[in-house]
Amino acid sequence: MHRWSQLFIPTLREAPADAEVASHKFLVRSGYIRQLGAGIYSYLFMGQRSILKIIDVVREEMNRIGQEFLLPALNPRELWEQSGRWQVMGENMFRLKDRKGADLCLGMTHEEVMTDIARKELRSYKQLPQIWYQIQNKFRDEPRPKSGLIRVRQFTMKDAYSFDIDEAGLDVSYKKHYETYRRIFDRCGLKYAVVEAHSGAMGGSASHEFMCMTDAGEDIVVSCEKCGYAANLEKATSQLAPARDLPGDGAPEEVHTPGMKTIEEVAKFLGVSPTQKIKTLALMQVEPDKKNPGQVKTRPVIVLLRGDHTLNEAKLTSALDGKEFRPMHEEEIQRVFMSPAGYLGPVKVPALAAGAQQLGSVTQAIILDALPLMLADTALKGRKNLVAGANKENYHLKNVTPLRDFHPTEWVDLRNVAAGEGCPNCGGALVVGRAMEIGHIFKLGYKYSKSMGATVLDKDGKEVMPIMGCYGIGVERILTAAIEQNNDADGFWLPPQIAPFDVVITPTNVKDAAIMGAAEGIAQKLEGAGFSVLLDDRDERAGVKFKDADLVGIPYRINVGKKVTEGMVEVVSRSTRKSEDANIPGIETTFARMVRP
RNA sequence: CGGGGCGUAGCGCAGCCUGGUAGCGCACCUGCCUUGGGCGCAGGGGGUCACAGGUUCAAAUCCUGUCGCCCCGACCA
Repeated sequence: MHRWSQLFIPTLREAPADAEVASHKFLVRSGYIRQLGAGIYSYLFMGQRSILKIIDVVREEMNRIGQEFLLPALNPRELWEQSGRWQVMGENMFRLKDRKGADLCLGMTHEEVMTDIARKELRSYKQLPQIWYQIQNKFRDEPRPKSGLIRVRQFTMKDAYSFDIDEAGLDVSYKKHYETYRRIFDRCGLKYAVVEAHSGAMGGSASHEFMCMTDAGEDIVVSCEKCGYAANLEKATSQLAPARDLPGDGAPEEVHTPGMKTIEEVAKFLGVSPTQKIKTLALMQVEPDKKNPGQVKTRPVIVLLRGDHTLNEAKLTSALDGKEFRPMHEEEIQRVFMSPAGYLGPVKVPALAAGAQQLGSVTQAIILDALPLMLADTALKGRKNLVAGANKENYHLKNVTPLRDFHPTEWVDLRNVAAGEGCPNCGGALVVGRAMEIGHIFKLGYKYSKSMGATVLDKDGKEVMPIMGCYGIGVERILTAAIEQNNDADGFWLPPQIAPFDVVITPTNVKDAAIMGAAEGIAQKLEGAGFSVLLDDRDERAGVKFKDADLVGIPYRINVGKKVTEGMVEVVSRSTRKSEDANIPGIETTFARMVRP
């Protein structure tokens, strides 16, 4: 049993001015954490207790499928050179030198060290599969730490790595993690969605993100409540209600649209819907020039979307094979379109033809390489008689029909899915909401086995590379997500599994021997029944203690007050705020029944 | 990195324009009082005004620079 009067739980009436999100405010106010620097936090008694409870859950579930290691945070440069990530990680990696001048870094993740162990130790397929995990501090020099514990530079991660002999084996290891993660997050009482994520640069491999639905999150998730479909906005697709085309078979025809630049203005002026318009975006692809180091190579990219749609930049980046882009400058637009911005359209614009890149000589390839790319969103496919810019000041074109009047280099899905559109699986209305990533599982394939040279002998005595997976959980994010999902004006409540205490016992007057005696007795009995108990034995007014109890995340409170003379106390649930009287004799069984029905 | 904001007591803030004494609420300490929702009264402690340089008889206040922190955009558990 813990006595509040002897603990350090520095609660605050007011939140620090720079805290924005609920979890940050309450973590500080409840005395869970204190800030040391940007994205660097100390966990005090209550915070650490909760983190340890979360780790207990994670460890218990992980131990069912894997083996716990603990790897050093301090890593030598050479290891990271071998995987190529000494360069790739760039500014995000904390780097330091030892006294001899050798380069070291603080681990951001541990594929390198795990693979190093694997390559030194694993010899035979008979040793596979292996699942190795650890719960350890990670260091990332984030460009912008924010929102309390949500985005920090040092944090606790459960990271796991699997080694299998073949893809079928990896599938099994991956599935084990998927299920384990579900159990962990369920036990932590979180509302979350599992979404398919970017398969990333490694190609072909599966990846799922576990996303907690909360406005404090930094990602946007599209989900269907009907069938359970969920996807990151960067990947989400939808069924669109069919758009009506304008009638007729006419050729493109200029119309005077004086001073009208926006989709809305033009649509209104011409009496058409934005869905009958083409939105033309002029972007410039930018990549490092291989021939002239330090220089950049640019290439215009024309993006066509339906008038009411918006561009998803991540989708475009994927369509450009990961290359970056920026809006075109005014003079670049002038050069490519021979038109002022605001009147751009796809007709008679030079662009690389579909499939043109594959054929032709080297000289042709160089010429083709400079032509603008024209990427059209699939929502425009099969449409006709659209309205688009005429590439001429104050004019638009009517009757623009794709594949007759212009020929995109490629049709791609580029648009943002919007709320209310049809679920791609079942047609149900899609919901768009913010979410925070709490876990990520990933089929790595052979990336590290290959770059770092890990091999084992297979059944036939042939040297083969083990296939890997990696799996991460942000421990602090479980805490922040739980707070974001469970708070009100007075504080927050955590599920008992991850709360620092199961119950706080609040004697209303510590100087009243009957009350205090009863409180002590109840605390003992509950401890005996396996609950973790915080006895608020401080000589404070009841109001102060109630306020603190409401603040600090403990799911249940037992008020011990005047009713002790009748042998009664009140059991209050923090989440529902419902209070129930209970007899003191047998309180441990009554409480157990209320808490674990 | 680009853009914006803020650094005065543990927390929340005022003072700064118009230079001269550092102030308020909460928290903290002592005493009394009170004891079911941050109670009341009285007394008290605590500040190199982020740092450095400059202007001035005199700088929290004006000028310059540096650092730190927060927020908005490109990355991630």
